[in-house]
Amino acid sequence: MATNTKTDAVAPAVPGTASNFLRDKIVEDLKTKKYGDAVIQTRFPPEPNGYLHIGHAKAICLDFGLADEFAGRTNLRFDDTNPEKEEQEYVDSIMADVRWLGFEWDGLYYASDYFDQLYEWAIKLIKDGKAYVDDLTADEIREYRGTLTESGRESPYRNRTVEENLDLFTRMAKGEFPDGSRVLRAKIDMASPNMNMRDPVMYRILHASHHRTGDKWCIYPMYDYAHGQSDSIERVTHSMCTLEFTDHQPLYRWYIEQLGIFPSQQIEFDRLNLTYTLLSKRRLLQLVNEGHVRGWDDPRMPTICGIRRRGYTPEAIRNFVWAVGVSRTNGIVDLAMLEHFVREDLNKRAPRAMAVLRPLKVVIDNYPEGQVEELDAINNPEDPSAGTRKVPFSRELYIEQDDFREVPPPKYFRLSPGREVRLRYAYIVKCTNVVKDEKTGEVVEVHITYDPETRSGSASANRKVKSTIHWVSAAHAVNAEVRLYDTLFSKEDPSQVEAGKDFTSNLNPNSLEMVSDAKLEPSLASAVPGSRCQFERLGYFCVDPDSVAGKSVFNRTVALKDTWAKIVSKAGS
RNA sequence: UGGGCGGUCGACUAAUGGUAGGUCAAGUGCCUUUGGAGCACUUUGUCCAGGUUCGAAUCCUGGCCGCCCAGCCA
Repeated sequence: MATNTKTDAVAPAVPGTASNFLRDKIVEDLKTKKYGDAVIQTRFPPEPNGYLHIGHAKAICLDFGLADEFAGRTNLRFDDTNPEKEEQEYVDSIMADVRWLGFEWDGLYYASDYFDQLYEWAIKLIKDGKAYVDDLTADEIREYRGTLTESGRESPYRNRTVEENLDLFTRMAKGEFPDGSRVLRAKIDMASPNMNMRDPVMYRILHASHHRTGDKWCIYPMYDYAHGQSDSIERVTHSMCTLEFTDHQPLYRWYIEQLGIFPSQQIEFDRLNLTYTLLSKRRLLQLVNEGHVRGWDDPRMPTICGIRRRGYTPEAIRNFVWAVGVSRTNGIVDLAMLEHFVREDLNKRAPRAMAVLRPLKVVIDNYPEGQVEELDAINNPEDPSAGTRKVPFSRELYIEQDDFREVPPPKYFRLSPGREVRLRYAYIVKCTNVVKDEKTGEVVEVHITYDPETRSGSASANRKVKSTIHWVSAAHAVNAEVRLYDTLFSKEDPSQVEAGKDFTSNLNPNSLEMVSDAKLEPSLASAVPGSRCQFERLGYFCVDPDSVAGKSVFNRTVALKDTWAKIVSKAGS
């Protein structure tokens, strides 16, 4: 099948043209030559302690997309200042995900590349009397910090001499002191209403091996002490981050000003939130660890790898991000918006095929036994260049159980006794009678007759019928497993929980439905993992890597819009 | 309740003192050999109260509501 799908091609990012405040800011800075003739420089700064998710995709599109738009540059910089949580595995997956999304970085850096420079700058701040070694314990520091409404108190170690601070700090770096025994703090203002300015910790002692610097260091810089300077070293002009860092901006600037280095500027934007979705590393990790999902790349996960396995395309994600836009308000985007953009993309390029998820046997009583016709089917009505294929048709078929009702409800146009429908790409057929299970009364076989004059494409095929249904020839059908997904959570905002419960109580028990014996048209037999197609009338599907020779596994990426389902739910309500 | 940041259709987002527009969702109709796709049309909005102004979503004042901050996490 989908070997002709233009999958995962690295297409250029096409940012939306709608105005947004980040673009406006860049335009203004360019106009006023805030950075002279320097090009726009951005960076995407993930911490390598987890997998990227759709929220990061927004940041990636903004960081790379906006720089691209202004012929600027974007670095990928791993914010690896905490050796206890960071691993190479995450570094590799992050690089793969960024590339899959369609972006390529100009420079690849690590905050740890700057540990030497950061250390020298710490020495300078000490010499300038702007940093000191504090012997208070973590608990004491917290106590001295004060609260949101009361100012803090100065540490008794705050006024050590430069010489003593220098001695202590260099010995901290040499490993003379145990973890947690001392920290280096910036000397700013313990009475600041901004907690971040109450003598923030710059360095802590951590006798831990770092994924890149090994055992060279036993002191590690804090995020605030590392981030702005890293930006500055890379001459980042627009350092975009999410809203929760707004309060850190004064500190970001303070370090840069005290050091007199390149004045990178931080600009905050709102995080992406999605209905029925949780986007926090901690909770995602919990879902994986507690086995609520099968792993980081479970197709129900909002991780980039999960979404990829689900069958989403990078183009769909990028289009979604630009459509959602960016601002400084905390909102929650309707999942339907994301689904719209996958459908839009896949509709244009996913080849069509016929597949029956819940088979119901159909016998065409007046069709010659043993006869097989190879019918022409269109691969993609939206794309004539996708061509056609042959689909075998014979006396015994499978149709979808849903496509037959012994007693049709109002507005039901599919097959039922005495009614006519068209079999897609084949004939108009009429239901003559049904065979039921003696015990259960369930319809197990449907008998129909066909009108040989109505073969698709023939001159006399124009008779109108109320509906067209899909089918698969029983003798030629390929068996497959199909996994149908619903939202992972059943609450629009999964973080809203009853007292005493946690977010896992909002898990949707029906988020995964396994269909083990779906019947596919034979052209689907050789589908390779990752390839996508539309099962006509059902939705977009992609081949899962769990597939083995002879038994394909398909994931439903997203269902087609379903007008009938709407009619049913309206009638029911 | 100290500080910071916000509040525009159901959702997201434009309008930068001068016609409140777009996308998604919802609805109606057209079309259709996918109840898909497409097309057309429609409904719904400036948090509240004052003020400035010829004119306010936009500026001012005062409220109300929401989010973030007290890691040696990022």
